[in-house]
Amino acid sequence: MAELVRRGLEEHGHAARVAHDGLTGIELVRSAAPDALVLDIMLPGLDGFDVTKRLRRDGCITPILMLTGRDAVADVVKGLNLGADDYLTKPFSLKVLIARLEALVRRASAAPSNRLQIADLILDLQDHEVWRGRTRVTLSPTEFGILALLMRRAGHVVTRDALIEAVWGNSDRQIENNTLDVFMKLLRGKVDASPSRRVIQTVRGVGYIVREQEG
Amino acid sequence: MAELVRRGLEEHGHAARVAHDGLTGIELVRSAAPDALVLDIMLPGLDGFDVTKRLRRDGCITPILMLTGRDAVADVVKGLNLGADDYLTKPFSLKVLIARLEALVRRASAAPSNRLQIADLILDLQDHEVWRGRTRVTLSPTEFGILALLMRRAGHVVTRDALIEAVWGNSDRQIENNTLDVFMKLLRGKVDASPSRRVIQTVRGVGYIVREQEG
DNA sequence: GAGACGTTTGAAGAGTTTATTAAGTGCGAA
DNA sequence: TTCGCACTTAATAAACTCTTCAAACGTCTC
Repeated sequence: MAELVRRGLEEHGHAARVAHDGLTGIELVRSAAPDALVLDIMLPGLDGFDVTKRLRRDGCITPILMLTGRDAVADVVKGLNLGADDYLTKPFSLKVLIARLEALVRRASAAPSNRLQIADLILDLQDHEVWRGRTRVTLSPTEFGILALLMRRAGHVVTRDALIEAVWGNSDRQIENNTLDVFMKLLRGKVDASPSRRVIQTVRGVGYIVREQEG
Repeated sequence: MAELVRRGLEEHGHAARVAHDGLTGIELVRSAAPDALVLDIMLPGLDGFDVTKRLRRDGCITPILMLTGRDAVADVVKGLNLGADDYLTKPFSLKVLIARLEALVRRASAAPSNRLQIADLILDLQDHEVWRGRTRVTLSPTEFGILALLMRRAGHVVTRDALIEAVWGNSDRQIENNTLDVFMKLLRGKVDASPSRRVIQTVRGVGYIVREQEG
């Protein structure tokens, strides 16, 4: 079945890769960064729901088209709720599958959004939207600016001066004292609330850094 | 370039007409009533943005595919915000262009009267009609224009500037201050009256966004 | 352990942006 | 002309954001 789909896609000029269980699938998505994902619900190990859940939780936004058994309305609803984008019930025509996939990709690319992602923290520069996992976080303009800068330089320390310069630079405001500190606190409260998977770290005497927590 | 596209389309069995500047383009759209429109941003006289703006403001709902220079993310967003339906960055393959165009046309004709829907809010671009659930909502032209733009970009923030530019044209009048705010209030009063399932949301410091309420 | 230094914290007031209300303008239909 | 509608403007209210202060906390050095 997977083979069939793969061949069909390639005949239509799309590159396709196949994984035969959930975990390998997730790894493949991460390594190959495909434009879209066809996901059967019935899989050994992690099933299609689990895969969707994990990918979405980790901030993956690749469009997902689910394949479900016939008449499995409940499955469809569950899948879509977990973050899948479309579904097809078996048996399906290859033509329809491809059309749907192309529509998904088109839809995704027609909405260009400039995203930064660290761990499960996602920042959308276009829409000024921030997600931590699957929950949306509301930031004020300044908070957003700070986080955007930190995430742009993810993995590197951003000095306090650089932050202040970037966020308050153009305005002729006078000497900022601990205003930045206060904003860092606000930011952390909203973005890094849970003690686990903390992403914003202090580098004493220098500045701040955003990075995935190490084990 | 235009010649190339025209020839490509005709080889694929589509009729195509070419205009070499904005004004002629608008007239051609009006007289020829095409199924879709390929619009380069760089044009003498009125540019692609202006053309999109005018057509949309005059109620034209012909699908528009924009051609932008590469890396012009800002342009793409602006174009989509003004009412374009899809875009392609140069250079592009003719095959892709045609596929996208056909998809646009298919989508447009699939919805017999061109309508946008978010939750139970339905906006009919053709008939200038708006429904909230089973009750019809009457909007003034300006209110309709604002809502149409917001719904076309559902799920994405539309900046105040984009709204003002799209609705009131490119600043032939100075200083639109809180007029937009007033219209947002009117719109909300008519469209988002019930506190539940509110659809128009404020993004402070940026603009407004239409989206389904999340749990 | 005491002190210095830099960071974190909580709270409060000033400052901005957005929402709301109300009044005024201009146009077209009755 | 008079009315009603669509739009604009102005002024005020409400909501939210930013800044500041002051004190607590940690960490490092002596």
